[in-house]
Amino acid sequence: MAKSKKTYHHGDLRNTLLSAAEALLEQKGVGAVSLREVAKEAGVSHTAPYRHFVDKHALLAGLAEVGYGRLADAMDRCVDEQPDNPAKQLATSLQAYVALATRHPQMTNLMFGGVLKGHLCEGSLALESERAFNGLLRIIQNGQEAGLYISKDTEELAMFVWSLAHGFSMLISAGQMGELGNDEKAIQAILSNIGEMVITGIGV
Amino acid sequence: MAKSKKTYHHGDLRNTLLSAAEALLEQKGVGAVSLREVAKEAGVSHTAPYRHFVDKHALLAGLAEVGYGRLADAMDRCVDEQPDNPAKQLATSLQAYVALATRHPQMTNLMFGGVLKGHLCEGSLALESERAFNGLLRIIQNGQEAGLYISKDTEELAMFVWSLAHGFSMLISAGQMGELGNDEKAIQAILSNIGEMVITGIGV
DNA sequence: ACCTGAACACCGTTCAAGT
DNA sequence: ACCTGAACACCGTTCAAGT
Repeated sequence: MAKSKKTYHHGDLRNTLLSAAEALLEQKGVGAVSLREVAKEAGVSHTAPYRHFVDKHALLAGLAEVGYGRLADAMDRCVDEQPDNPAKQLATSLQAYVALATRHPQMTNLMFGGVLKGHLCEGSLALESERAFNGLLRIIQNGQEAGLYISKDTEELAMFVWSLAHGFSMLISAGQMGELGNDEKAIQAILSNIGEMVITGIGV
Repeated sequence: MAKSKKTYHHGDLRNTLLSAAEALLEQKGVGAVSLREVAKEAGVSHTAPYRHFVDKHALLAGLAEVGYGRLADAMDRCVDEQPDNPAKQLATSLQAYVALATRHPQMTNLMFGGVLKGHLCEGSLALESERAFNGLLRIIQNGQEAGLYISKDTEELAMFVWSLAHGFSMLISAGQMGELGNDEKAIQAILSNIGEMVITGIGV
């Protein structure tokens, strides 16, 4: 019953493929993730992946699922580390969201770039994606219960905050902000101001 | 000097290619836009496009440029139609941004999905992209001059609003909001609430 | 100048065949 | 059950050649 590493049957091919795919993704972007290259990297024939993923999109969806899992975990950590400070939970969750996006632009692009479209609302990918949103939802809820935020529909507040974090992250990771994209210090500064504006608004 | 339509030299091939590419984009997404298919649709050999675009990315960049132009025009229109009402300018620009994104999700995906990355900060694409941002910047500035918004750095306010509009649009057009993506009425309602929160914030 | 056709190295996917 | 190799229809890109 020992896990032999060199049997004809690979045994852990699925995870090996996902790791190889992530390496390719990080280094060269979604466009460079080809089933054939991933298989080669995993030391296996180019048709072997079809035993674990119905097609290329399924591989990418599996990869995105890992990314969503990390995002969800990051959200949960913001709650766990400051269980009695909802304001801090919100601030750190914004930072965490943007940090993941700027540090892993290729993964972010895969998760939100529209490559998956159809696969987003089905299966385990949808579950992880929802878990990430629920993390943020809980943070908003905590703040509302502490009397920090207006008592409008919690989901709408969450969508407001999520849109903001998401838009900012995407614009940076897509290179839309120009030179700013590489200056992590500047990003932190702007993000902190944005964090204020979320609470106070831009009205006078 | 009359524009003969059936010469050996096509004459307006560049625009014909762009139109064909946009049709393909709208119908089947970025993934389906292949140089060969576009050429076939334009009734020309599969290497002819190389006379007008150095490679496939250049074609996509040209297409995105059209999209950014429309976004910029939409922003300008918001100012022109309500020259003395900055609050209305902001509200309508948000609506325009989201409307373009929900009605042309494939084009939006091309513009912001990260396919272009490197090409974003170079040439005429950068110009059109900047023109769109400047439109929003002017709207914020108008509001500040009318004493409607806090007098912080205008660019930071614009980035705040842009991130919000962008994030909301992207989440919807990427199918991240679940069933909500197809319900234009519901989107309008949420957007109007978001428009309020931009001004007042979510703080109590 | 502008367009073509053959050629090359890559894809994703299918399928009969091997262990 | 799991993996392979040949085969097919597609790519993007290059290049000598045609008008």
